[in-house]
Amino acid sequence: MTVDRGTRPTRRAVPSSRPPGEDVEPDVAVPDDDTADAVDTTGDTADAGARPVPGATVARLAVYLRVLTSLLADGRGTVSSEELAAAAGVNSAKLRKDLSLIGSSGVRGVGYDVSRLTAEVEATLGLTRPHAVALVGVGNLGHALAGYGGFAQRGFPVAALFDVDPALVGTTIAGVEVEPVDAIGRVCAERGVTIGVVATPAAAAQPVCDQLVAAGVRSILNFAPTVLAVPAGVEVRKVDLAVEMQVLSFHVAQRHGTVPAAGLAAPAAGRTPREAVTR
Amino acid sequence: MTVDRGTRPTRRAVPSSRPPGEDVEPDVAVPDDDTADAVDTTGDTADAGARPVPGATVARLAVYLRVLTSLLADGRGTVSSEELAAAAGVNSAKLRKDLSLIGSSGVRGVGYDVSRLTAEVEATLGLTRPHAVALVGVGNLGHALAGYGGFAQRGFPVAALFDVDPALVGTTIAGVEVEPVDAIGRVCAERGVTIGVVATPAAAAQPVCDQLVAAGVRSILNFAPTVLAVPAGVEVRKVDLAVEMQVLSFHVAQRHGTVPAAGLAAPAAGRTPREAVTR
DNA sequence: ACTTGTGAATTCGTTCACAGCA
DNA sequence: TGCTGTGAACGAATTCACAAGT
Repeated sequence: MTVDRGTRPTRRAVPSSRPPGEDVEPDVAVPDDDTADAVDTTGDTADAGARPVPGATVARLAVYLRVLTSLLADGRGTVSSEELAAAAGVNSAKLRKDLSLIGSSGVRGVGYDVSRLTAEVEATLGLTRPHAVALVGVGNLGHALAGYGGFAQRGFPVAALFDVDPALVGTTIAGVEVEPVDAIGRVCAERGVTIGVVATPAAAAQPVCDQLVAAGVRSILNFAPTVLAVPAGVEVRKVDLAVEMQVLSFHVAQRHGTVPAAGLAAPAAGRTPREAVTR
Repeated sequence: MTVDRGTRPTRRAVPSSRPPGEDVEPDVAVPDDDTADAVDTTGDTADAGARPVPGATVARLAVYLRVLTSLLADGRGTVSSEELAAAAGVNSAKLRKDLSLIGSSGVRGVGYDVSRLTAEVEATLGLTRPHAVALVGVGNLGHALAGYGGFAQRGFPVAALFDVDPALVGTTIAGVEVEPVDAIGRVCAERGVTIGVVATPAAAAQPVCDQLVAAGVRSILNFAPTVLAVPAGVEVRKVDLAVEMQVLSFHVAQRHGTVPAAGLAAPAAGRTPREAVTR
């Protein structure tokens, strides 16, 4: 994933002097680059015979896990790579290669044991224990994220909330009190926060990020429309709604004219379920 | 693989029998795979001499655009590939290659003309005209998205809102009335919606997607934790918070022990500005 | 007969490094 | 001299295709 570790954009090279307006919310934004750099699972850590897991694979493991969880709930005992791949929207060869990378082992002629594989994937993703999350910026989006219960349910308890707005500090969201951003260092250390979520306006993102890093946070999910500069060793994932929308815009532009505009002429006609894609 | 609709894991193969609770919100989730397939800008359409622009490049163009907009606001006349690249968090060679792909032309020894380049990127991304957006699912996240003003400001006016909940239908959010999902077909056609945003729970995502496609929508941004099956020609971008969090979890797990846990020992110490992507 | 695991081939994307032009 | 544009080298990720288990 190329999350460009070091390349710090001169920090203020681009004065975020965005035009005024209510730009007080992150562009929300979606992902950017997915591909993660191959992380070396090897060596030092007491892990068994793990090998470097490509970043792209890690992202897919999370998708497989979702499907596996559903299968497990259904009481399914085994799955073939073909079925699992279809449900996850990938090609089966890729899925098998991904699973072989995490040392997982299926049974030829049979498939994978659902519960065992689920456990293996969870272990690989480090989901065997919860990760305390700190969410900075309780504005429009941040509030929605904080209120989203699934967060905690999935092993990512929101342990702290921060915001600069004095009007918000002190209020409680989903049982967690909003604290001032200056408290990031102290609070994160106290509560053992390992993942930080930045949902502030662009201008505030870098300073907030710096504080999180100073507090020892090494993994950050950035919803602000900015490229965060972080020291090596800190992982940043970006979710940029503006980028996503613009990529879609590009595709709309590509087929301008290809589709009868009035979206009525032979639209989804027969439907070409592409891959099988379950669910 | 035209595995026709049939191969679909029984549609309900994975009964979203998720634990109860307020699972009425999408996993939010973040991006998944970025790389979009290289789109062929060539041929039929009256476009000039456009060439196939790699999907990865398209995503980055959106990032460049953000930086360019800032520079423009600052009154900057030109930028070098080096500076622009640094601000966008990429390597300059990549940036130049990206720009050369869209036929853009800088001036050797000088750099790129900011306003001209901005216009070129916008044109490539199809941002010269607004794209009406339909947002389905006005729950926690959906509501936040609908309320986010930047949407319209950036050329993506929210032209319609939908939800199944009778309690929400009829209400108005940011000036737009929420309508029942059954109205998707009619309303989207009427208002010329070209981009659909799915922010429903997983279980409702596929049916909603089907309706959007039937209404002629060819570009969808999916926030629901599901792989959507769509006919060829329809572009789906996924934003999956669960995946993002789990990828970060993986990285946290990677360095378990590498970092003194207590996040206090030599944390961000000196910050490693480091230009060359050390890696 | 069926399905995994994986080397080899292939495709895609990034980075290098330098020629070419202002 | 400075910086773009790009061929060529490189590296990563995907897909193929088949040997190997059960």
